[in-house]
Amino acid sequence: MERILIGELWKHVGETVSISGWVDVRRDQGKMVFFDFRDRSGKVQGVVLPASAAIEIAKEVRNEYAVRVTGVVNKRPEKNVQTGKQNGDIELDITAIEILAEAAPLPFDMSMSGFNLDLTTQLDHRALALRHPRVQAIFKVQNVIIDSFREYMKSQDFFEFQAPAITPGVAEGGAEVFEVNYFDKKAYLSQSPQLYKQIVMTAFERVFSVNKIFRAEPSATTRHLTEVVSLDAELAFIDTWEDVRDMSEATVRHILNEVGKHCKAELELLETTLPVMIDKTPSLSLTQAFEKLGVSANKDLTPEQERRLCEIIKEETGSDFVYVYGYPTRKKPFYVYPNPKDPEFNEGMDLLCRGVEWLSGGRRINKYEQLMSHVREWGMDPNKISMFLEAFKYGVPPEGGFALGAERMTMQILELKNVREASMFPRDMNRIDTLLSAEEPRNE
RNA sequence: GCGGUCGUAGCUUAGCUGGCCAAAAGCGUCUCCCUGUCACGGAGAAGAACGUGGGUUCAAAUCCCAUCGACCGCGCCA
Repeated sequence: MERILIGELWKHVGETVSISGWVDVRRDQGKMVFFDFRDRSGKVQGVVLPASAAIEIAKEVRNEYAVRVTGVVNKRPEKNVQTGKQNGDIELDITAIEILAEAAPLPFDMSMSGFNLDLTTQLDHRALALRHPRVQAIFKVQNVIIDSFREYMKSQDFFEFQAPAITPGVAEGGAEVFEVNYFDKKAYLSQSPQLYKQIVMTAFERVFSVNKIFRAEPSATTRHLTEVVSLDAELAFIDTWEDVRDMSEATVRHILNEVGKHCKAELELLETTLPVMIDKTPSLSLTQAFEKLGVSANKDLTPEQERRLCEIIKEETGSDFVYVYGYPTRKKPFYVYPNPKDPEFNEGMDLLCRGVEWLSGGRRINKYEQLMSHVREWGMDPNKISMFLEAFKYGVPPEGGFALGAERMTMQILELKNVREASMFPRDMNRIDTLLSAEEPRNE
């Protein structure tokens, strides 16, 4: 008999059907046994009555067994209807259960309310934890975030490209990188597609990429990973840095709208609401930000100040978001565009929300000569980034771009306490899945 | 990396101003009972050298030191 998805069962009331899935919960009443079955489309209750041919096997089946179940889809009697629950008005009157695979006793409670684990326990048993609706909800939202970023970029005529993960050097300096053995040379895992995306932009005008980046920062915080998905964009023919900001704002707005549209159930399950993005997100220069905070100016906001600034902006404007722009030129990478009126400060920007940086970007230097002088001032060797520099020799218009961290955005949208929750297989200073360290078989 | 907190059954935790702890509870597991449950319910059982090593003491889960690990904060961070 053809498999029917649990989510489609309501269309088959009165029919004998076959479903396949996992045993979500077993409730043994003695003479009769109730089950909740789960597949990718949802859950449904099944009942094995005393007279059913399946009663013997029903006694053996345990939670998380993979099973194929045959039965009649029945309307539930009025008094047994569970309102507000998927398939709460129907149940499967089971005639046969086939065990497809048994499950060992579970290492932790998988029930909705009992799922209260140390993150460490959850990550050590990632395969099982991924079956839990709360965990699945996180990654469904992350899917929508990444999809909608891509969608919006394409709708704005951005061209997607693949940035390399193995890079020959550390053009930007600053962040720590992972070194890899590259035949007889040293190479590094990419900490950013930045230089590549600017190169590609010089040819395609508007480009974006969705790719992994790697950082060897010894950062043990709730918001740092060593391997993250970076959502990157770069666009040419801008007039001012505000054009970059507006594009990034529209992108984030689209992502939030899509999450709101497609993830209602997930947001409800995770007991969170989307941050508010008002018609025009407030922008403050770093100097103004320090004034608003009533503290003396510094090179950057501390995490505490970021949180406070977000609170103040929320109170004043209702916006959960705030742009901060105009950082000290020398504290940022060489390619960031200095404000022509005040070259001590640049036209780089960060978007903060709920106390954490979501996005950073800004206008870049597009004139070759200016880039060259920055490269020298920053103490870099022009020969080592000549491929990048050459791209700016041949008529590159004013341009800029931005980048978002997918995990951090997922964490912040869902108000998760730790970014590791927003990464399926998080990498941090200590965790690298040593439980999966056997040599992998070769793919053909 | 620095600072703080923590490490007790498969999971989540209580105990931690030393003796009443050869360690307790809830969930899970196993056995038995239960015809309408939906986190089913009821009765019982098994399950822990209290992270590891050393020390203090008549006596250590409890105090001290070291070590490993975790969590949080800071720093660092396109």
